[in-house]
Amino acid sequence: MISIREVAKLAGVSPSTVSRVMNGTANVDKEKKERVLRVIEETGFSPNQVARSLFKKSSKMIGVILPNITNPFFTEITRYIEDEAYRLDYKIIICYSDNNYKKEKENLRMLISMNTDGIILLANDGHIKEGLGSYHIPIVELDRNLNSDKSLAHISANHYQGAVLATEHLINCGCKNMVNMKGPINFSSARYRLEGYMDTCKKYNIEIQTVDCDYDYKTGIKSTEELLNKYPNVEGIIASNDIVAISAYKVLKSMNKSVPEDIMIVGFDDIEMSKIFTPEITTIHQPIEEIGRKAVRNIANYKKGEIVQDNYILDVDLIERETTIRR
Amino acid sequence: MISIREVAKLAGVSPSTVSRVMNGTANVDKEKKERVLRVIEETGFSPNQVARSLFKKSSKMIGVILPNITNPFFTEITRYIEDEAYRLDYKIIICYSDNNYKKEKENLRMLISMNTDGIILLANDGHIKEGLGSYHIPIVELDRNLNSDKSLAHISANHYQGAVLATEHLINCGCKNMVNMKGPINFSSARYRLEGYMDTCKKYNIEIQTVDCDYDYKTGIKSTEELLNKYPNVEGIIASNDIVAISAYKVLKSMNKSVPEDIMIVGFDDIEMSKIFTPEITTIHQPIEEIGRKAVRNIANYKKGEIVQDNYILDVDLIERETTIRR
DNA sequence: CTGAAAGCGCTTACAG
DNA sequence: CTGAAAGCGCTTACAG
Repeated sequence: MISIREVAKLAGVSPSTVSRVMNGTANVDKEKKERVLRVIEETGFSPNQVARSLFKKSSKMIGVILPNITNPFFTEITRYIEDEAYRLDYKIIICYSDNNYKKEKENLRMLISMNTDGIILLANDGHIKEGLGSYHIPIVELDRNLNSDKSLAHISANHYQGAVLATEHLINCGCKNMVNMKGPINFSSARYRLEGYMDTCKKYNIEIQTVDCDYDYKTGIKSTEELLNKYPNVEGIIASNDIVAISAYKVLKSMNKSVPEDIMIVGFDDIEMSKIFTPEITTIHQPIEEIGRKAVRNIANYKKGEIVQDNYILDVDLIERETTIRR
Repeated sequence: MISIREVAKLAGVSPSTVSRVMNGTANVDKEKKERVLRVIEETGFSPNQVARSLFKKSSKMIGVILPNITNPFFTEITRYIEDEAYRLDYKIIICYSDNNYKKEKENLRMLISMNTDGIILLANDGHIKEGLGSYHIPIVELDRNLNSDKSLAHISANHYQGAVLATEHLINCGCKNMVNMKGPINFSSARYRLEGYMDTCKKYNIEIQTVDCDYDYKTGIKSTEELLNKYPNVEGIIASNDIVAISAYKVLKSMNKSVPEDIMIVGFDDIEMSKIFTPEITTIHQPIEEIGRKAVRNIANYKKGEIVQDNYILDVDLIERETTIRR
C-alpha cells in the first residue's frame, strides 16, 4: 500500500504538504496543490486511517452494541443508525452481546480500545452501569434505560404510554378479559410496559392477568400456549412485541380460534413485518427511525462540542390493523 | 486512557516487558510477570488497538459490504458472520452499499485504509471487479459472483439448482401455467435462477413466462399485479425470493385467490420469516449459516497462511410448506 | 507557504 | 530474561 511519503516524493513536496492538501488544514501553493492532487488521483492513494486515528484519537467510527440480531427491531434501528452515520461521515462497528453481561463488557472494552468516537449501547440491565464511569467516551443508551449518569444520553420510546394505549384500545374494542405477555423484567422497556398495563387495568377496574414471556418467536409460542391454559376465556392479548404477537396468532390459528373475532392481539414496535404479515398486526408504533438517527446525531454533536440533551422519551402511536376490531 | 508506559512504570519494568506479558511473545521473569498482571488488573488497562494495528498491519477486523439491510437474507447471513468472527476473535465492521456502485467502491476503500484483515463483499455486478486487483487484502465474494480472479474466494448457493428444484416442484404439483418473477439481471444470483427455470421449462416442454421483479416487498407487490394482468390463468408462481413470495400472497389474497388451491407460490432463500408467515412459504433453502461462517473462516485461514479453496457452490434444498400442494 | 521534527501507543528486532 | 531504540503512517505545532 502506498504511503503519504511516496506521494510526497512523486509530487516533489514534503509529507506535511500532502497532508495539508488532503485535509485542507492550511493554504498550499496552487501549483503544488495540483501536483499533489494529480499524484493522489493517479496512484489511488488513500490515507491510512489507522495512523490517522492514532494521532487524532478519533477513528470516525461509532460502536453499536446490540443484544442480538434476530430481533428485527434491532435490525431496523441499525439500519437508521448506519444511514445517519454514513451521512455524518462515520462508520459503524456492530457487536452482539447475546444478552450476556460478560460479552457486553468485553465489547465495550474492545470498542473503546479501538478509539471509537462514541458507543450506542442497548444493554439489558444495571450490571454494566458501574463500568461506564471509567471511560471518557460518549455512550448513548438506547431503548433500554440503565439510569446511568455516566452516559451521554438516553433515548427511548415511551414504553409506559405504549402499554396504556394498547390496553385502552383493547378496552375500546370491548375486551374485558385480557392478558399481558410480559417481557423480561430486567429490561427497562418491559418494566415500563408492565406498569402502563397495570395502571390502566386499575383505572378501568379490570383484572390484571399476566404471563411471563420474552421478545422472541419461540418463547412467544410457548407463552401463548401457557396463556391459553391459564386463561381459557381470554378475549384480548397484549403481546410483548410484534414477533410475539405473530407467534400468538400462529398458536391461535392452529387451535382454530379466529383473530380478531374470538381473540384480539396487540403487538409492540411496529416492525416492518407487522404490516406485511397476514393478518396485519395492530401494534404500538415506536419511532424507530428517530431513535436510531438521534443516537448518532447526539454523538456527532457532542464531538463538535455542542451541548446535547441527555434524556429523550419519544412518543408512540397506536396503529390499528387487522388483529383487533372495534365493535 | 492509561497507556502501556504507565503500566510499565507502575510495575517497575519496561514497556517491552509489559507487551511481552500481554502477548506471551517471550518468557518473562515470573515475579515481574505477576507484577505486570496485577497492575493491568488494577488499572483495567486495555491496550490501544489502533496503535497495535498500525504496527501489525492487521486490525483483527473483517469488513462486510452488504447491498442493504432491509432484506432479511442479508441480516441472517450477517448474524452468522458475526458469530463466527467472534469465535475467531475478529470484529466485524458493516457497510451498506444501497446497491450503489460508487458507495461500494467508497466502502471498499475505507475498509482497506482501516487495515481490515479481510473483506466479505456482496456486490452487484462486474463494475467493482476491476478495482479489486490493486488491493492485496483477501476479499471473499458472497452470494453474488463477480467472476474476479483477484478475490480470495467465492461462496454462494447453487442458484441454478434451486430454480430447477422450484420449477420441477411446481410441475409435480400439477401446474402447467407458471410464471417466473425474475430478479435483477445484473445480479448473478438472478441470472443463474433464470437459467435454471428456462432450462427446466425446455426440458418439460413448458412455456417460458416471466415478469421483471426485484428482491424487495414493494416491487414484489407491483410485479405480482403486473403478472396477474399479463398471465390471468397462472397456476404457479416462482417468486424471486421469499419476501416477494409474501408480497405475491398478499396481492392474491386481496383478490380473493386461494393459495395454494387456485395459485401456488414457491419462494427462495428460506429466511426465518418464511416459516413464520401464514401460510408458511414453500421455498428453496439456502445454507445461510454455512455461507456466512465459511466466508469468515476462509479469511481467518488465509491469514494463518493456509491455502484456501476459492470456489464454493453450496447445495440447496426444496422445503415444502403451505403455499404449494401435490395433487 | 512549507519542511523537519516530534509524537500518537504500541511491537519487535537488537544488543547485552 | 530485558531494556533502549526504531518504526508503523499519519498530523501538527514550530521555525523560517
